[in-house]
Amino acid sequence: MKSSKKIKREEFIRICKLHGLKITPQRMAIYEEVTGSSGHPSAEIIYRKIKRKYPGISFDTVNRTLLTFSDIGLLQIVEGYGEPKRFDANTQDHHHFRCLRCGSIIDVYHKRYDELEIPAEIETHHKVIRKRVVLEGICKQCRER
Amino acid sequence: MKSSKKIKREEFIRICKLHGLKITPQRMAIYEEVTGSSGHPSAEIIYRKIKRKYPGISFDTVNRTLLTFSDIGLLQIVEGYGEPKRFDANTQDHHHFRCLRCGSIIDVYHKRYDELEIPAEIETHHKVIRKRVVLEGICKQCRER
DNA sequence: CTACTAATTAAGAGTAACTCTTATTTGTTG
DNA sequence: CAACAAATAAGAGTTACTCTTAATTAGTAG
Repeated sequence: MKSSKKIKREEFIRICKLHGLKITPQRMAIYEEVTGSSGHPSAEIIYRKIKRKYPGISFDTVNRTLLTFSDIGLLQIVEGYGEPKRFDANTQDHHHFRCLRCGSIIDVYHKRYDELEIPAEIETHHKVIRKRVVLEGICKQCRER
Repeated sequence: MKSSKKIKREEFIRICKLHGLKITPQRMAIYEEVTGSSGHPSAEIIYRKIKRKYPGISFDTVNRTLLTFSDIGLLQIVEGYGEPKRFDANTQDHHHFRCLRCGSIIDVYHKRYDELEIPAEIETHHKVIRKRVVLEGICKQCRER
């Protein structure tokens, strides 16, 4: 276990250098916390956990660092985007493409997506009300800039 | 066009009565605005549009009404949930089940989901970086209450 | 048609979750 | 180890709700 932690640390340093980021103790701590924690924590939850070990750290640093990590692909932002709620009165079966830069949502109509089955291990435990495929990336307009 | 609007209005009244909701002019206006607008507006955007016709309406009423509509299935909340950002350091290919009541996210591993193709009309215009299936419903714990 | 009552609304205060600004500190490079 | 650009802490500011309260109103019982 000790050596796998060391390997993880070296990997982290490699990726940071690759992107020209400095290796700070704060970043190290946040990286270790977030890769070590299962679940899908918010910035606030990660901040509270890290604060036990590093009482001096600020929320802003945790949040900013998480966003940096998401920029360089060390983690992803999922399901909650910290953005206002978006409403959709389109009752037709459809899916979405979402631009990671400007946040615009484009409807996707694709029959194969409508026909997706629900995995048995989900269906037996939880009640599934709806299913949707979410594609994420950079939209045409943002690419042209 | 005039008659389809009238039919829509009657349908709206029917659904409201079905759920024991009073027919108020505010609700009517919000319903007409949200079903008439394409895109995936936030509460703020709908509020601004309605305010042109009904200058006296409050943001709170618009927001509350939209949430009510989502409760009774007239519309859905998508992509932005008005919740804190959620981070995921799991780099394996996986998907999510999200509880509409408590907000918990459960990982879903399902090979068929990993193999979904991207529709051509999306791929030609936009850059797709990732794709995910999002199942939504009520989780086991919330059902048991 | 009137009175009643519970639902609904407007207004404004309060809160959560960022997000930005500024002064200070710290990795990194030469 | 000196210089400097990057990163941090602290705290103010902003956005998007969310709640409280008093006033109003839709539905209905008479």
